[in-house]
Amino acid sequence: MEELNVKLANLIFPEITETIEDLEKRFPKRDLPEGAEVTRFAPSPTGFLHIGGLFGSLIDMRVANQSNGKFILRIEDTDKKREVENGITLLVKELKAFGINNDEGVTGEFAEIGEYGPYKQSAREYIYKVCAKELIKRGRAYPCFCTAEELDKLREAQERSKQIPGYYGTFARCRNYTVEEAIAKIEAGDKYVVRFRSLGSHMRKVKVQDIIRGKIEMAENDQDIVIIKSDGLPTYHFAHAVDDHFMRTTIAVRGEEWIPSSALHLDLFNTLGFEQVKYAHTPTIMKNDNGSKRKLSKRKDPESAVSYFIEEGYPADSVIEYLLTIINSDYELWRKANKTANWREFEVKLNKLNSSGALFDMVKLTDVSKEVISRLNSAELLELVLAWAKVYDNSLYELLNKDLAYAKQILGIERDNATKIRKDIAKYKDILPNIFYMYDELFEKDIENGYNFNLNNGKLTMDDVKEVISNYIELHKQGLTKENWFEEVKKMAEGLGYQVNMKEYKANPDAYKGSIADVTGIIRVAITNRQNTPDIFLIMDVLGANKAQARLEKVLSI
RNA sequence: GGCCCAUUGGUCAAGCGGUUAAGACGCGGCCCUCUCAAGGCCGAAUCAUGGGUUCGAUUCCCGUAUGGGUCACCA
Repeated sequence: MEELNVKLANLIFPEITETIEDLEKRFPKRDLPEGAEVTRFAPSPTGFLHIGGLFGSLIDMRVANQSNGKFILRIEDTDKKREVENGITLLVKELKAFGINNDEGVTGEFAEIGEYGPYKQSAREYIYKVCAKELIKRGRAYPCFCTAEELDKLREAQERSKQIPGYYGTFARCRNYTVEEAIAKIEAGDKYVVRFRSLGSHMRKVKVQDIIRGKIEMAENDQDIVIIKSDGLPTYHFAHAVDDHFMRTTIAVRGEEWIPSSALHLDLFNTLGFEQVKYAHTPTIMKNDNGSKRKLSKRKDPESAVSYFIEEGYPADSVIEYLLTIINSDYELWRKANKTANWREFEVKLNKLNSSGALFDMVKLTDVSKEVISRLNSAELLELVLAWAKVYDNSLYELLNKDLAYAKQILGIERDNATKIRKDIAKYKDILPNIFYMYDELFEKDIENGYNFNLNNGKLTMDDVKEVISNYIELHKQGLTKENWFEEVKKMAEGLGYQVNMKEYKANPDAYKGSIADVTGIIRVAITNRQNTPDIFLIMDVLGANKAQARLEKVLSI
């Protein structure tokens, strides 16, 4: 180590006394079982969780959990310009809402757990500086005094002359200052950043091993990138190498947009003497925009923020399970074979990930969500709906709260103890339009604009409707049961000239006044003002015989 | 523009040198059925393209096209 380099390092980082060696001792290799993976999700605290972030963190968590490893949440807050107030709180809350729980790292705005912290990069300034200082001592980093304007000019000139843009080789003006010159400039008060001194050449190739994609070959890094910015904080690249080494990460799962810079990261790891982390570059979730694929954007696509799904009322598990179908397509097969299992029991296989970007498919999400909700019993569903409505639909919240036992009964129709469970609800927002008629005040409001009786294309008249209703009222008064209800209604219908066998009716519709479907349809509309509902007997049963009768009689009075 | 990644039905995709090219969503039809939802059955629909390598390519190699990404004191 040249004495002058040491002098320069001490001038730049006088407060730093530790060495990389000291850090190695402070953050020792983890004592984990064979095959255990340490992963990390490392978002910026922009106060918003992107669907891609949820996708990545889900993979992180599963890979760590499955292998009895550790899943870390690290906050990359080195860009003070982008920071948002309460960003971390929001992020942690959203992850939690989706069941993404980290074993280690940040757990709140000012809280964290684990031995490898701090886990907020802004609090790790000291650690980066230890590493940067050592690089300077070794002559592998140097202060750069170029201004933003000078760098802009350089890049423009390079582009004009069709050369590779960037700060490298002969373009790297400041790398050629002697140490004395650099020291003199610093002492004179010149502003500077710290740059890495690369010894690479883009004429040589280097191979990056990727768990999802295999070997990726690219040009070796030769860029003298900035490692410590003028504000003293590290750039992403430097922080990545330092953090993932000292947090003892084993697999860095990150978006494919990082592939081009991984040659640089290799260079950094090698120069710092760190063992290279394994990479898994995940595909980007895309959206079909008028026939062309593009990345989900924060500005244009509300669904790019996971909060959208929460607001819309999709169960968190629906979004997770949908994402799982993209992560490993055999998830659907597994789900079919394990109907009641929790998604956490599914093993995510990194090497089974598809490497091309998937289009986010709302329709598919809807289907997955219907399945997820169909697995819930009325108590579970009610609890989830209430939690959602409390925040996003206060009138629904109050409505359900008027009588929770009743609400539970309503949600239990064709759900609890049912042989065939309804699959018509994909999100909590779908619930109210499906149950409003169970509440008198909403039903009354709905019939203000008239009943929706289906008169079978004019075959029936309102007199026929009333005839059916008045006859049915007599039946209703007898207090029918689930078992004999339909039989009795059929008998009644037959007596009124309706065909109770649908096949025969369809074969010869003109021979009859109408069909049994017309009769039950009339009852259905009288009770719910909807032509399509779940089992009408169950609805009346939950509604109560008296209320049902009142609604039937109401039709007679119009 | 340089570099990198990708390309199997409308969508998600299995496949990993020889298959009638799985499965799911969606779509259409039929069945079941008091409506709807569900369920059951059936169906239409795919290997971007041109060269190689090979007895044989969806699969391996090269080119082309298309899409995406990346080239900051942002991550």
